[in-house]
Parts: sequence; structure tokens; C-alpha cells
Amino acid sequence: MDAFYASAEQASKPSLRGKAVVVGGLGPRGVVATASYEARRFGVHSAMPTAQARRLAPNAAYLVPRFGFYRDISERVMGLLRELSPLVEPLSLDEAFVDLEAGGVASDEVSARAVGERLRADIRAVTGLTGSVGIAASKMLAKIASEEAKPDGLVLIHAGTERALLAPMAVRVLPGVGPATGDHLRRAGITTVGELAEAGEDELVRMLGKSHGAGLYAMALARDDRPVVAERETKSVSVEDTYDVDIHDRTRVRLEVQRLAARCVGRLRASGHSGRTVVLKVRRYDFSTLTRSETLRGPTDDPSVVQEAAARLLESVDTTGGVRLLGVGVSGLADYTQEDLFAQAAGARAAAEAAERTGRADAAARAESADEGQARGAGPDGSLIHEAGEKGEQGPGGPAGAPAGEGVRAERGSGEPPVAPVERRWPAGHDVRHAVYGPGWVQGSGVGRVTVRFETPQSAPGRVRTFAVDDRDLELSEPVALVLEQVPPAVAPEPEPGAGPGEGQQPEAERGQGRGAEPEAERGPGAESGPGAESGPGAGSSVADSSASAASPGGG
DNA sequence: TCTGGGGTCCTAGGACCC
DNA sequence: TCTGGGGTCCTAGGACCC
Repeated sequence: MDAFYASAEQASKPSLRGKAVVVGGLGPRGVVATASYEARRFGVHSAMPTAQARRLAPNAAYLVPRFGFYRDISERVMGLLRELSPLVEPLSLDEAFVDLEAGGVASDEVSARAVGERLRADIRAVTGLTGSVGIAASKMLAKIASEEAKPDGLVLIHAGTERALLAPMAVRVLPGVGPATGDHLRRAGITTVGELAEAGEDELVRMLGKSHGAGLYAMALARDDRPVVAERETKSVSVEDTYDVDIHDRTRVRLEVQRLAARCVGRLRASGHSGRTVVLKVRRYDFSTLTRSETLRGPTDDPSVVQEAAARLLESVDTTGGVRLLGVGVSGLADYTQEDLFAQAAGARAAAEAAERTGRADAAARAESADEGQARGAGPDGSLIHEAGEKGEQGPGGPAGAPAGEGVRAERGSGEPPVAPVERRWPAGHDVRHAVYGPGWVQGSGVGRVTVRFETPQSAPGRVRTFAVDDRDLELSEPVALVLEQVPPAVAPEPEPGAGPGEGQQPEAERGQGRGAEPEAERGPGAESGPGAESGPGAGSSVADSSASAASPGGG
């Protein structure tokens, strides 16, 4: 999928189509997850600090990711892929390998290309979004082809042309060559894939180690026989938080580690696993990162056992100077279903043994309760497990869970400078519903007010209104589906003459109007602030102005 | 107002075992 | 009683990917 998160937001929010959109962390230490192609023209890209992005593209719309929404779209797309072949290997929400041979849908390059183009059309029809397809004889080459195809294209690498195609390319195109390996190779005078192949396997193994060296040499020769693997088992589960401000108070550090351990176990159990090794991760004020791990005698999914292990690990870490990130993970996973009494007993036994090892009577007591199968409910601070659920894990329960988690996060402030809770309560980009004005989304909030743009994926670009943050008529709501199956659009606020529901269902029609080289110059159809359109704080007279300032807290 | 969060894989040393 | 040669497990760190 092309610029997936940003494209999904643009499809969801008509006023953002054709505009610079940045999705990522909005706090002082946030980074960009995805920038729309319009935003990329300003130099904004993934993994860039959001603060830097704001300097480059101050008028872009800045939105928090809505993983539940993206997951729904992703599942539709993955479903289309599975119609092509049983062998589908997802790499992330927006990318997957498909083994066309195993699917029997293509017998040669002509039919393969036809399958790829039909897939792209289906993706567009089902999601309203564009995707790119790379077709080749191996995973590595298909991935390189898909990168070449972006955005909104298809590239097929003809059999027999692979090596000649790769030779002039930069080594960084190969999977497994990141910044460190890239530098390493450059210092050795190797900058292209052709030079990599010329260096020879022995030389590369000497430089990069056996596995990496041999692997890279094979890739340079376009040799890649890795199979497409549909089901891959999870090997670890982890949770981490970067804090807006470094934590200095040791007591607070301990508290956060307990919370993280509880959240981690919540996810572990939700995935039907238990685990043996507990890992604590600490990033200090100077960005130096260390991990400490402890392997238990047997797997556990008991929150208190993991919490105690994490607490022990923390005691071996010096946190003077401050801590910017804490994380807790569990690896050494075992399948651990609720019904598996044998495993349950084994886990409880292991927990008891682990507790004994440290000579802690209270731990042993809790392990005993686990033995009874009682410890499977909420953790010691059970509400936390549920409320602080992952931003990325909001299930069908809806987006309401995520803001609640954010609220918890914003409130943890004792002993540290307070964190502004504004964009936590009304996260930029989240869907809301107003009792009178209907569905819309949060453009921004601040100084006790929240600015909402009233539009839906199927409507024309909508208008902005501002409310008090505690307005009873306003509530967070489920995301609106991008492409409606049968149901007509819910509410089309202030429709244009002739822009009836039927037309509104065609995303392409609107996109065509909204495209332009300069987002600032764009005005969405029907978006002028006419009479009745309230001006929120910083709301301007055009879509671009108002969306930019209102979606950037403090920016207007 | 530099540098997220969730993962995977690899390496290397030490302990331990046969 | 101048110390081999596997193999596995554990721990810590690092590179890389999206």
C-alpha cells in the first residue's frame, strides 16, 4: 500500500485529500510513521522526529495513528491476496508476499502481470486506496520491484534480467543492508550491488560475518530461494514507552516498570501464550540502551510473576541521570491456552520455583494462587491491563479504548513536570460524533476547546466547528468505513449541489479535484467558510489553512 | 523540540554437560 | 592434574525491518 497510514487518513477525511499529511507521534519525542506524498515533497519522511517534520512542513496536518482503522483495511487487502494463493506472508499491515505459483493463478509473465493489475484494481475498489505490485522470481526481487513501482504502479522483473538490473543499484536496496552495513561497505569502497558481487563471498564473510556476508553475496547475485511462509509463530511480546520528559525519581521508575509488565502480560495472554524469559529494557537520558533478562524455570503468564522478575532486573540497573524509555518483554514463548491444564500446572510450578529461587515468600504465595488457576483474571492493578491496552491493539471494542489509554498515560505525572493532556483526550485525527452535527473528526484541541471537522469518507469536504472539551454532545466514535458495501452514506454535511450520495461513493471523483502540486493553494470543493461555519481557534478561510493550524496544537 | 514501538535474527562469551 | 571437542542454554548487545 502506498503511504498507507497517510493515504488511509486522506481517504477517510475528504478535506485532507491532496494535502500534506503526517501520521505519527505528536508528543515532544514523537517520530513520523508515514508522510503522504504531498508531505514528502517538503522532505518529511518516516522515522524523522515529528518536531523536525513540523519545521519542514508547518502547514501539514499532523495526526495520531489509528491502528484499529488501518487493521480493518489491511484485513480486506490480505483477503484479496488470499484469493490469489494460500501462501501469503504478511510483513506488516501494508505489505505481504504472495506465492503466485502455489496459487496456480499465473503461468507466465503475461498472466502474472494481468493478475497483478487485477489485484491493484480490486484493492482500489475494496479500500479506495492505491497499492503497488512487484512481480519477480524471488521475494527479494519482488520487494525491490514493488519499491520501484511506487506509487500506484506495477513492476515486473523479467526472468534472466535480474543481475544486470541489480548491478548498478545502491547496496541499500538489498534487504538486510541498513545504515551500519551500508557505511561498512562504503568504507571498503563498495557502493553498488555489482561491486558487492565482485567482492566475492570470502571477502564479505570476513567483513560482515558468516551469515550476513554469505547472505548478502547470494542476494547480490540475485540468488534468493527463501520460501513464502504463511504462518510464522510469534517469538516474543513486548511493550515500551518513551516518556515526554525523562524520569528521575526511582520510585516512579519502579511504578512504570510494574505497569509495563502488566500491559505486557495482558498482550501475552491475549495472544494465547506464556513465556519463560522476562526482558527489561532501559534507555537512559543519553540514549544509551541496555537490556537485562531473566529466564524462569518454566513459562508463565502470571502478571505478578513477570512484574517481580522485572522489578528484580531493574535493581541491577543504574538510572541516575534519568530514563527516557522503559520496556518489558517476554520471550521463550509457549502455547498456553486457557484449557491446557497441564501447561497451567507446569507454569504455576515454574512460578513457584522462580519465587523460591529469590527467597521471596510473598512471591511464592502468589504463585500458589496461580496454581489454583485464580490468577488468570485481572492483574494486581487489573484496570491498567485493560485500559492501557496498546494503541495498536484496539480491537472491535473501538477507538474509545485508545484515548482512554492515552488518558492514563497523560495522567501519570507525580513527581515529574505535568504533561499537557489536551491531545490525549481528543487525539488529532480520531473520529467523533456530535449529537447535532453528526460524524466528524478531531482537527485539534487546546485551551479547553476541541475543533472538529464534520465530514465522512463519502461526503464532500466538511466544515469546522469548535466546542468545549467537555461538551456533552460530543463523543469519540468508531471509524467510518472507507468504501460502503450497501449502506448509503450516513450524513453528508452541507452537500454540494449535485454531490448526492451516489456520487459521493466514488473516491476517485473527489480525488481528481483535490490534487495539486501545492497543498497550500488547494481549496477543497465546498470548503469555504461560509455563513454558519464557526471559526475555531486558528481556523482560517480555506481548508488548507484551517486544517493546518487546527491540527497543529499551538500552531495557529 | 533529535532520535517511536513492535518485532526478527545474529554474534559472542561463559556456564555447563558429556 | 598443561588444560579437547562438541553441543546447548543463557545473557547482552546490535543491526535491521516496517
